[in-house]
Amino acid sequence: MPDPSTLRALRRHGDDRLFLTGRKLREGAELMFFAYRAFTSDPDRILDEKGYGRAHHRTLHFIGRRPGISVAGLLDILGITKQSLARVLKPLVEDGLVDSVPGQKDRRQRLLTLTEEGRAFEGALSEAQRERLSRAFRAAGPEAVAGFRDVMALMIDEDARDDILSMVYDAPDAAE
Amino acid sequence: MPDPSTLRALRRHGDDRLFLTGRKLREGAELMFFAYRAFTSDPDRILDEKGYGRAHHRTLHFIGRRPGISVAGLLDILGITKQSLARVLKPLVEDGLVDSVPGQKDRRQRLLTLTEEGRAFEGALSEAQRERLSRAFRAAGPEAVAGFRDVMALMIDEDARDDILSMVYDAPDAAE
DNA sequence: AGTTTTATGTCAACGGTCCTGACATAAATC
DNA sequence: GATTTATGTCAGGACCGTTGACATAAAACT
Repeated sequence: MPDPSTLRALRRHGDDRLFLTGRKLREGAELMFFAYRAFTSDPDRILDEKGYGRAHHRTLHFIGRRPGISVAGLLDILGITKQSLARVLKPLVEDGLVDSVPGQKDRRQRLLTLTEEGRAFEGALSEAQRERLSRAFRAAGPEAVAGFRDVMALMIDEDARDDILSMVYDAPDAAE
Repeated sequence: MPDPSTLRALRRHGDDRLFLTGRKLREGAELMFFAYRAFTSDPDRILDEKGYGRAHHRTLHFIGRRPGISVAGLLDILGITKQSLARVLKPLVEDGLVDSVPGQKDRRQRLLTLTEEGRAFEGALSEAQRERLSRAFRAAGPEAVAGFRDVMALMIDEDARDDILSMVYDAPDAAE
């Protein structure tokens, strides 16, 4: 533990150990804002051309991640109402990007998968985002990425964290 | 450099050195989504009660950060059209949260500052967010926070990065 | 002095994304 | 047979962004 005079010196020089000041927190909040805006800007452009929005991207993404997911499962992940999802999902099915088939065990369910075309479009959307993330990760280095991952995970509500993280990390991982 | 068999072992065990795989990038993208959703959830609740939205929060935040900022300056930071800003800014001025005074040098400009009430409200909004950030930072530790900061900064478009970062880091910092 | 540019405000119309409330259907379950 | 569950859909509304067009006042230019 640094003694008081060391602390004062650190404060003057902005040492890493002082990372919980109001100032650092404000900087963190602003970085969240600007980074997220940049992060969503690439796919937004592609989506615009096709007349879709961010919600379509998220829907395609999580169906791609969990092929055969039910509508209820998707609602859980997205955290929206079924009416909101319907307006997004219906065009995707009609446009042939998503397949919706009744479940075999429970025929009330509609199990969702991407069509070939859906996979291709989702791939194009994610491509831009992965590009950006990849550039940032490469430039920052592995340790920074580990830190990024930790902070992001800890930002999630503690109640929901385990569920979300197990979903994020324990994936079918078909693309590798 | 690890030899091929070590690489295989690392892949199996998810070592830090492999941080640019498609899988890690997908995980990063999903963390961005879930963390940002959590990040905005707290102020959203407070704003709802007052009949405001996220846009009002951002507006109050950046006026608070740059007292005396012009409308054009604010538009630059927010990246929206003046019509969009007007719909947000007008109620804030009418409700007495923001002061709008003509510039002395250039009387066409409207220079914006938070009123006492505006500062209080903005403080309450940021409080929840700072709380969340603070918890995450404390639990993650200083090195993780440094990594988080690096990755977030590198996510921003290279053209805009310097401008944005100088705005984020070089602040009046009145609150300390 | 007169023209042009700049900073701002405002009206109208529209699109995307979310919401709540209400109702309908089919299938599973009790 | 009654109830619960999974899903779909209609109606209406809120917020937040857009574009286009026009207006005003002040600054800057020729």
